[in-house]
Amino acid sequence: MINQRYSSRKMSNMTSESVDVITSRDCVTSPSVDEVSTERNMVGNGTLKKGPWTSAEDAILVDYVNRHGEGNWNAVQKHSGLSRCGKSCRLRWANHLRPDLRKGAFTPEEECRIIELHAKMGNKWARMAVELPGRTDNEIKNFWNTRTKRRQRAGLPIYPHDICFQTNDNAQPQNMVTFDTSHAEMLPDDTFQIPAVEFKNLELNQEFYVPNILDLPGGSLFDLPGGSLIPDGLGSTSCNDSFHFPVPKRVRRSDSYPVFDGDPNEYFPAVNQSFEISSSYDQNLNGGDIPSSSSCLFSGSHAYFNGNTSSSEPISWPQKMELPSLQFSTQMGSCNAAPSSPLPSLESVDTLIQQSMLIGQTKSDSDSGLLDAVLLQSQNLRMSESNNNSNASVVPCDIPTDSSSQPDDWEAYDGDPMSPLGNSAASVLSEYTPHLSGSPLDEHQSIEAISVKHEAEEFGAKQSDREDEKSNHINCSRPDYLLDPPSWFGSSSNTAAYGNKDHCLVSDPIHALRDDDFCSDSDRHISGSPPFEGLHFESAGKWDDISEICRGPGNR
DNA sequence: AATTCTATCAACCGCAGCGCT
DNA sequence: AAGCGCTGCGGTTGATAGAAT
Repeated sequence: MINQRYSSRKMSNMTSESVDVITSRDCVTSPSVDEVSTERNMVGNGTLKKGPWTSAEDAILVDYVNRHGEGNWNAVQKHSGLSRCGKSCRLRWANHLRPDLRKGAFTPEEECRIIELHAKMGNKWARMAVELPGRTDNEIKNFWNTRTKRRQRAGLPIYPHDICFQTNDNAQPQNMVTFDTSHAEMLPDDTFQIPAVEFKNLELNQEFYVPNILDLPGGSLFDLPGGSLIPDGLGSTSCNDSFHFPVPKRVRRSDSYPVFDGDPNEYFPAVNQSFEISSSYDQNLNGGDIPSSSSCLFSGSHAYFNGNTSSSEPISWPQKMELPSLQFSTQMGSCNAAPSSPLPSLESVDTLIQQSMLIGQTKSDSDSGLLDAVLLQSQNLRMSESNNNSNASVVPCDIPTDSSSQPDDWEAYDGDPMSPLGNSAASVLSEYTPHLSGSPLDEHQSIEAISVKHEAEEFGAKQSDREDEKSNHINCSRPDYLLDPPSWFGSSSNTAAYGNKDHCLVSDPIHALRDDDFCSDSDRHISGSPPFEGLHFESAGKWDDISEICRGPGNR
């Protein structure tokens, strides 16, 4: 059915192009729609055309590329007579005229693959396109955005629970990225946990995404001192003492990652000086005991610290220390986000998350409303989680057993906002603005859409049971409070709610993501975990509403 | 039948990285 | 080292078709 829709759309495009051809200057004497459009789309001095391409233009471009090959796109305009800028030519060729393009709707396998890749890479469309031969980054991006919007409307999480977390016990997955403990002295505290995650059922063909070293997403790989971050799947687990950091924002195929050999304090002194990397990436590669250390297994061959979904910023520590311009009031009721959107940009939130994930912030640093938003999200999740924890199927990761951790340390960020496979949860956060009361699901015909509909129906049935949870929301107008570990964890006794002495639950947002929306119902609920029940805000999904919920009756 | 809503697609824009001079 | 141009990437927007009301 999606194929039908797609085909229909393609037909419309063809029709449009046909009209373009028919009404082109060569064919008609009177001004055509195309001509009018062309005139309107002339840029600046009138030499460059914008807007939809005509078949004639396509033919010119194809002919040019066939003669001269790809590249040197600016020369196309110069030599072929096309009134198109080089960028436009490149885009047209890459997205529509390339002979190796695979036309048609995404297959279920491809859809699953995209979900998997997104969980691993974030919004690295180009990287994802490499993994999906014949597909363009634009296609993938459009698919994902549509999917995201659809699920947002349905009040469902982005990722299926198939993307789940795994205990970092002895059964370390082959493609887990690990940190060794040989340089623990460089990271004195043990407060940063990153959940071990892996796909369990997403490998449609039993393939793990085991990228080569160049296949790591830019800005996402964070190699820690002394620890080899070369995925096991690459056959190297040696601790080479190299410090890979940061990776370039955009990695071209021929790029290699810079290697930093030396003291990380030299590399990002501001971080250590100002924020205290209170993270210990102590990693027992073999799953042994790690007293008072967090064990960090990174998923999917990648160690994502920012695993950015939308931020295109490279991990530049000094830059990341700065809060994004987008800010919320402490009430979260107002924000200075893009005026067109009631939500903060994902990038901005991502930036915050990256900062938050990477930096042990002091309370004084916590006044950002953005941070509040993220923390609130996690807090809400935790609250809801605690209400359901008796049945919660959790996949623990090692956490520090020392309950006397510094109050500002990374325990406060147990609510890891990262996506299942490292992708920042900012986009996830944006997902949870459900409009449960309205907007019937669209009859999008993809398996994905069907799944969404099914889930939404199930989800809707649960809503009435959750109204009382509203009162549990903390006062989000107090950023400091949000960062206060006791409140963040609820209380020390809440450890039981989230994990036992030796383990903690994976971060709630991530846990939340285990709610399945995967492409195949047969794959669903494999982990036995209950559907996520805490993440969705009961009221309409706007920030003001969230703020309202947060204030709650007892928190004003 | 008209209007509104939603999904989809195509294209543009700004930014950043890279190589060359 | 700096400037410049080219290229690629990711975010965003506008147009359109189909579905829903």
